Amino acid sequence: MNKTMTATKGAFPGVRHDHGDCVAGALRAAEELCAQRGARLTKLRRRVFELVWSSHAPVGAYDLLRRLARERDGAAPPTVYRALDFLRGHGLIHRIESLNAFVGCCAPGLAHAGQFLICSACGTAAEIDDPRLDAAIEKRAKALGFAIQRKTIEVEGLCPPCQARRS
Amino acid sequence: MNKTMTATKGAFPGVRHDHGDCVAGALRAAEELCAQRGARLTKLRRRVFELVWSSHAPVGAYDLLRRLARERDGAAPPTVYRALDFLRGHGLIHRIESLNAFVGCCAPGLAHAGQFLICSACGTAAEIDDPRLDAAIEKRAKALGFAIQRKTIEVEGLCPPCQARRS
DNA sequence: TAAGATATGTTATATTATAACATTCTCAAA
DNA sequence: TTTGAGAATGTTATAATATAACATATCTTA
Ligand SMILES: [Zn+2]
Ligand SMILES: [Zn+2]
Ligand SMILES: [Zn+2]
Ligand SMILES: [Zn+2]
Repeated sequence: MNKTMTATKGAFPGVRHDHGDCVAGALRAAEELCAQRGARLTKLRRRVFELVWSSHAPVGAYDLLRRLARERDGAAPPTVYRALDFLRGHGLIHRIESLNAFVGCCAPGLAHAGQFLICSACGTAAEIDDPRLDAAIEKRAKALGFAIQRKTIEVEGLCPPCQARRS
Repeated sequence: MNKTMTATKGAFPGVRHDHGDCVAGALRAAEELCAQRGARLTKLRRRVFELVWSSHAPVGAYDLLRRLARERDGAAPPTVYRALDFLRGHGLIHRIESLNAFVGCCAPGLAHAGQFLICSACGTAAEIDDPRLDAAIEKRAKALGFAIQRKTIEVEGLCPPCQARRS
């Protein structure tokens, strides 16, 4: 475990964690994964990935676009959506359906259905992978003869720091 | 239990179920609920509710609008969105985040966080309310000190009839 | 190097949702 | 029964999110 705790699956990243480590780690993992698969993590895609990882709060496509447009002219919606599609296709980021926004995956490469706890105050999303939760879904689906293709689990609420801040 | 089985929470409505019964039951329940609460289920709201209930597949706001506009002129986006907001506020319908669409609630009045199995082939959504699933989420949230406000559980896949149809 | 495949640029448009203000309707108090 | 306040709806405009379609550039590999 790192001295300066970086974001881990199943926990809220500490307020003062070293986010540079998060980004660096995510980039390393993404590069490795793409190399293994012969997928091209181009400059543009890498940059979009970095922008998505700029915090642990999901980011909207047009936010990404605005930031991208500052550094690269001719950036238009397809520019960012295509990069997002690539990243999503390789499981490097997740889409948060209830927010129309995107967030970096904390465990790329591992098969998992993103499960998220999302703070409605600070926006931070914690990716979890609760086997009980998953098992409950699988079991119920099986009982009804339903063949699962994709799971969307998004729980909105208040993270511990934000609860403290309100009381 | 009805002779002609109507849609029940926790199951896929049969292909040949009497959907008129579903709609009639839903309308009765909505009327009762609104009466209890002193909420006004106006003509417009009731009509939007009926249109949402026109099938068990979630319907987009603009689909509703197109249909509404046939019968009522001057129907514009706010017309339908306001009705949807009202219905949602009273728990009479749910929004399916992963589809940007709306579906009737099978158990209005009862506290529950809509959990859905949604068929990617025919569109049918089955509302379930699995206590284990709910418990798993609550437990994990508690362990992380997360205060839940809203849960979004949407599982996409193939319903039994659609699986049969493909094989 | 040339050809094909992949990625990006560019323009236009589709889809979903809300803001802001005007008008009409409802219901109860005067 | 009036009338006035609040609620609901009408109306116009625009914001926010996403994709289609085609042109150009870049990469890969034979
Ligand atoms: Zn971090
Ligand atoms: Zn927070
Ligand atoms: Zn039905
Ligand atoms: Zn189906």
